[in-house]
Amino acid sequence: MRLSRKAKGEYQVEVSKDYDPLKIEPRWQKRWEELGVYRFDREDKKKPTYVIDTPPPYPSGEFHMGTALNWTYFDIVARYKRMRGFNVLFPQGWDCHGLPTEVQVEKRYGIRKGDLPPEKFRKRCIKLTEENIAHMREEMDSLGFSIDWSTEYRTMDPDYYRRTQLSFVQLYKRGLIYRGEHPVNWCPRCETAIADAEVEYEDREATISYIKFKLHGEDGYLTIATTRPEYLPACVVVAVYPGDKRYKKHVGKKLEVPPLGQVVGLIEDHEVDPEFGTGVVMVCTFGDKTDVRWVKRHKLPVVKLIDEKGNMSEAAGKYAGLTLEECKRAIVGDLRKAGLLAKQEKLAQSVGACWRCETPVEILTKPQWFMRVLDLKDKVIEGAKRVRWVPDHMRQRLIDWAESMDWDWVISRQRIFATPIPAWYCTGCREPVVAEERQLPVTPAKDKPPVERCPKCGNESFEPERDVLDTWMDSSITIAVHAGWPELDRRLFPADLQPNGTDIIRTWDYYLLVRHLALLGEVPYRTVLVNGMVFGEDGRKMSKSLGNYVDTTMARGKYGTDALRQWAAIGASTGSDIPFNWKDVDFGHRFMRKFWNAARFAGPHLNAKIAGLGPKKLKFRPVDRWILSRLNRLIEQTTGWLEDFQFNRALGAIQTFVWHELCDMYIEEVKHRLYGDDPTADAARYALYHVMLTAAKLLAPFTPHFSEEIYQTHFARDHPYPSVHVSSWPEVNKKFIDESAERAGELTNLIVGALRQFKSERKMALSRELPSVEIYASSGEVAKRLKEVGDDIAGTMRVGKLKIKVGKPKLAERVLAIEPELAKLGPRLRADAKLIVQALREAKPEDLAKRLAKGKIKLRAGGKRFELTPEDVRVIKETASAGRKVGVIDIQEPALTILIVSS
RNA sequence: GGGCCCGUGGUCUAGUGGUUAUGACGUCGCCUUGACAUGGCGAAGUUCCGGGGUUCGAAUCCCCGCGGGCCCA
Repeated sequence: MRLSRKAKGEYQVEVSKDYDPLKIEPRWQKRWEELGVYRFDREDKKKPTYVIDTPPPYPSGEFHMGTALNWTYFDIVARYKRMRGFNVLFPQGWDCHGLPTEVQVEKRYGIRKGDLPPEKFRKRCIKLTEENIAHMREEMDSLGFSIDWSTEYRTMDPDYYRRTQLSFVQLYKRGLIYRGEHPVNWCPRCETAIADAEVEYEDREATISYIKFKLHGEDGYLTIATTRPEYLPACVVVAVYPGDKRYKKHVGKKLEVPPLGQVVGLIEDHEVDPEFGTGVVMVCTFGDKTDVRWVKRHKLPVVKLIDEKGNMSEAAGKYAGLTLEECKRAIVGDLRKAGLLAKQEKLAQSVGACWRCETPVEILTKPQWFMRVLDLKDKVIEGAKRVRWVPDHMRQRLIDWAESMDWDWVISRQRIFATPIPAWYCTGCREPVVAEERQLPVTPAKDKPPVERCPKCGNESFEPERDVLDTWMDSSITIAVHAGWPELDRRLFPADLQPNGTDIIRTWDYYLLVRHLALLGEVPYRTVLVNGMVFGEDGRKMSKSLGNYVDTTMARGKYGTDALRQWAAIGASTGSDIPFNWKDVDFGHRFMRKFWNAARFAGPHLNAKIAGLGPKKLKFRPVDRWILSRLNRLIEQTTGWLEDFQFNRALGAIQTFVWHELCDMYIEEVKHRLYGDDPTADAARYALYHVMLTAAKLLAPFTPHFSEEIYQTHFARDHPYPSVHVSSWPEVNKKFIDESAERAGELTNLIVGALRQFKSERKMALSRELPSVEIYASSGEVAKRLKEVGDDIAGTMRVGKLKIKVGKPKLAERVLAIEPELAKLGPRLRADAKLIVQALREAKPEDLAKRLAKGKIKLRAGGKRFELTPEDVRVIKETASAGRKVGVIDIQEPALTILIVSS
């Protein structure tokens, strides 16, 4: 862009022919950061606040397209709300702790977690995390997200995990966190407990074995079916469905469990599926979650069969030390030898696996820390009902999840890179001692407990808790942390918006809700905005192994981030899954180019003085009133849709307006006025100024860089705002909404369109002049409206003389020629076809047409007789009115006839 | 096995009771209109997965079936 002063105080703007996003976008990103347009102003107590609690991403180092979709939604909202006058808090955090980073560190250095002292291992994790964050930050800036980096937080920083520990201490004091020994999901590879939310189910093919259990003290066997024979040594009871006729007589008897031969009872339980296998099931500690319920319900003993690495314990007898898989093979082999393996079948089964390493989870009991979430179930569900969900049906997902909870949340992990649990144990009586609030943050391995003696037994020696907290304990208090908790700034709590993907409703939305309810007794967010998952172009889930993976750097590399953001906004309705689509990205770019060129055309006419004139001082033509009315409706619609988070509809409406109403119609319809000395030219300039500025503003949340470039190139010199993003959102001016103007505009467009089609059909250049056109209206009222827009039509379509009349034109049809359809006649008549052609040429066309109208024509040619049907020929006619050759266009609604007089 | 969502021209997609059913991509024809040929104008193409029902009226509501997706067990 270059500005140079022209005479008379007007600007001549030299604008490049094409819009180059790859050059322009980084420039604005840098400028916005300098201007601080994204800063949340903590000192400002006047403006209303708008708080977006963004889910802190895991710093894996890669920015996924799904995350880009996520953040685009947040960013559209943030930018829109800023323009609406809100003091917007759009923070950015990093959910640093957890297994994936440990796994990455283990891989990078070729070690396991126990190979290094914890502090050293932790340092390597921090280093890797910092590298990853740096990459991702850069990418987020390139994607144009209006994040306020002054609010950046990292859950691994002492100032953050101090609060995580504080929340632990407070909930412990209130009895909502407790230490207990319950079965938990256990990943043998990662050697840690994991929560239900971290277990993912995969379909696998399993083998089901039918195994004979001898009746104790009598002859005969019962056959049980199991997919996990390695658990036989931990079988504590056998169960059947109550009243199952096959087994009724055996209930209460004893059975011998192979291969170790322990003797167990046979009981009835309603959870046994009589259809599965033989209807007899062995209960082991613990093969799956049902076993856990059975053990509890029937007060059964627990055999600790598996150790923390997933190997068989001493309880497995001669199988001790084997891995699960080895044990399975050994036991099946032994059973087969002993004749106790009745048969084996294949079975499709879904297996719970660790979300991070895909190792199948086992169920172990070990002392762990738990949060009492089951007690909060009703409050969570009630809270979820009060929140606004976009789309609405997502609420049900959270309710279903909360209702399905059957274990308390295990919050301790046997890992290293995480928030330390602020607790110690008395070496005498094992009583846990939890840190005092004033001590925090603490690292128990280095710091001292808050008491000198055990409050229970008086012992003076303690050992630190070495377990750490589930990473969800860190991230589930972000909303309180943004609001300054423990001193809560009520302007920032609850958050206005809680946006995230469908996949983390059960984790992120749930944990936020349950933790803030426990801690503060309040629902922490007002609205949850849910986005769908991003699929590859082939409609399948995007993944590197499927080869349909596109990363964000690639996706924005072609046309910049504004084009990509348009795909994100318009690719699907809010909450629906969305396939990545290069065509949408291309279209986004073409749209900006279109707008860019329209602005380039309008540039010399964009004059603030004219734009500032009162409408009364201008001579508006109907098309001006039409576009201004349409513009104000667009503001109304776009605003409503943004309030409802319907991004696809908002952007779609703007695109359609700009491309089809502004560019295709309006600009074409005012060119003739702008080029001459038309006294109404300033009215068109007024409309162009307001329409283009407003459209650029409406687009600002979607295409921030493009809108800024348009604003800076054409409008900034007249306005006090240093950036379009701190300008005000367009207001609807109801005075401009005018139905009769819209009807007049539509009538103009209708006739312009019809004349364009007429020219197109006759292969005429659009610029070709039409010397004389007559429009016949069916009523005086339509004729009156036509007269109002006559000059616009004539000017746009280059009509020399335009006459408007009431009534119907007198039309006469003249047959010019009857031509043979040789495609039909040729195959039928062969060589004789030539004779027909000759005969048709010689006959009088009018006569032939009359005879044809009655049916068939009989012809004599070259001494032969022929008969022709209407299908065999084409009648070439021309229409005439008052002796002049005319083209005719009939329009149904409103009833019009247009005559294009050509001679 | 449960919950939720979806099934619209060749492809993707908007649209939750009344529209000539939206738009994009693709296809075809035409046009250098003084912003844009990386453009413009125009055309063809679907009757809304199948069946039944409610209604004056259904792509839109209800039921059944078929197909797909997501989440969970």
